[in-house]
Amino acid sequence: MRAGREALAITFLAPAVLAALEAQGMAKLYLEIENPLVRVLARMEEVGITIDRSELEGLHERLTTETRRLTDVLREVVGRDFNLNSPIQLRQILYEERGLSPTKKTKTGLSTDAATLEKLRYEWPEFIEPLLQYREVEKLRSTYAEGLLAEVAPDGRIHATFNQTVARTGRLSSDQPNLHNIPVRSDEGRQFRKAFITPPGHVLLVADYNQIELRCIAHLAEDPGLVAAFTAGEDIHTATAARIFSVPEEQVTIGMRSTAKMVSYGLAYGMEAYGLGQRLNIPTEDAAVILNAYFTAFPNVRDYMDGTVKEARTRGYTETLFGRRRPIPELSNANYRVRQAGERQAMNAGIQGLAADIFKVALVRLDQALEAAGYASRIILQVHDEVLVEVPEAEREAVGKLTVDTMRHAAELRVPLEVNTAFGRTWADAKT
DNA sequence: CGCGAATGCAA
DNA sequence: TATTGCATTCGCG
Repeated sequence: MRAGREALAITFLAPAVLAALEAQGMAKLYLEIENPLVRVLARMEEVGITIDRSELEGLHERLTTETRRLTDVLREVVGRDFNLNSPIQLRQILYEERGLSPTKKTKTGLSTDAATLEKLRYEWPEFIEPLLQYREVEKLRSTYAEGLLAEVAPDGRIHATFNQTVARTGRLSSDQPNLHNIPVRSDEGRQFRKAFITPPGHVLLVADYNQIELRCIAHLAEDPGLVAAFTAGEDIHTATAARIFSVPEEQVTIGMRSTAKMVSYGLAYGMEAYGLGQRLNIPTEDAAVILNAYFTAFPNVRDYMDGTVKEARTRGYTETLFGRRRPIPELSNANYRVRQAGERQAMNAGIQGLAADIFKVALVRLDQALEAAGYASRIILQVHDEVLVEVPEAEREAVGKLTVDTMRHAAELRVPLEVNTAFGRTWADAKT
């Protein structure tokens, strides 16, 4: 057991503490979820995950060569030496010397982030395009190639720390290293998942909840349209797009589906028309039309959001279905912006928090079920809605079924919980 | 060396 | 003016 774990542990609560929690209706949360989870996390940390060091070293070498090449290209274009990693120096080159006009500001000046550069791309492509490439490659090189190599223990495995009391919504967090943000979206980044492997005779089981946060919204809002779509097992983004744009599902285009997806996810974060417009790169007015269409199609969702904020304002905190409370003092702050941020936090807490609670129940029960059945399979990682299990070949089929079954029934909502699984020798191979 | 800011990776 | 995290880098004090 890692140092600090026992201090952090909330197991063995003093009777007085338990009585206080009971009075607040929170004893169940601690006794059935948080206390047993302490042991699950300790075991995950102890077991760790096997790393193919040479795979990481190969990536490091390739990325180092590429950053050097791009550095040369960029210095050649500008005609002098400068620090590519300094936003201040980049700002000077792009906006003072070249005279470009960015669409976004930071707290201290003009922004040079990727979204901003993307919009300026064709005004100075010979500089901005290699710069965007440099940013991507340098991120992978420094954070993932160098960062992960530095964390490989003498046993050839990475033993991250999983924090139970950091995220304010009830999620777990991971550090040293953070295994919750290993790249997957870009082809280059995804290569890092090839370095996460299993010992001989074992296979990696990856099981993830399908759309769990949206299912939580459907349940909490009791929205007939959303509940019906999930119950029917439809592709939720296509179904949503059909309702937003008032077309039959067969006529939903890729773009419409993509917009619907953006709206659905933005909802859980309290996004407004301005934010949607920014992300879709369309006028705020057009984004407002889309948002209104969404709330017309799924009216209970808006009611749920409004009700959640109102309740949180009265009580000073939000509470998940399982009794997890999050104080939100920002709701009574004198500053309008701070209050608005508090409202978004209130809207998000019940949704992200419920999903986190369900996942924690699944982790505890899966760990107990594996132990009770005498399996050698071990939970080695969780990533918010996904669990990785290291499975001896002989247990493959049985543990796959047990995992799906446990996750599906961790909670009974108004909509079914669906779980996807995949097996592989590496994390990259186990694509669900 | 510590810290805030900027940036970017994930769910 | 979209939530929750963590790591890296720069640049200041």
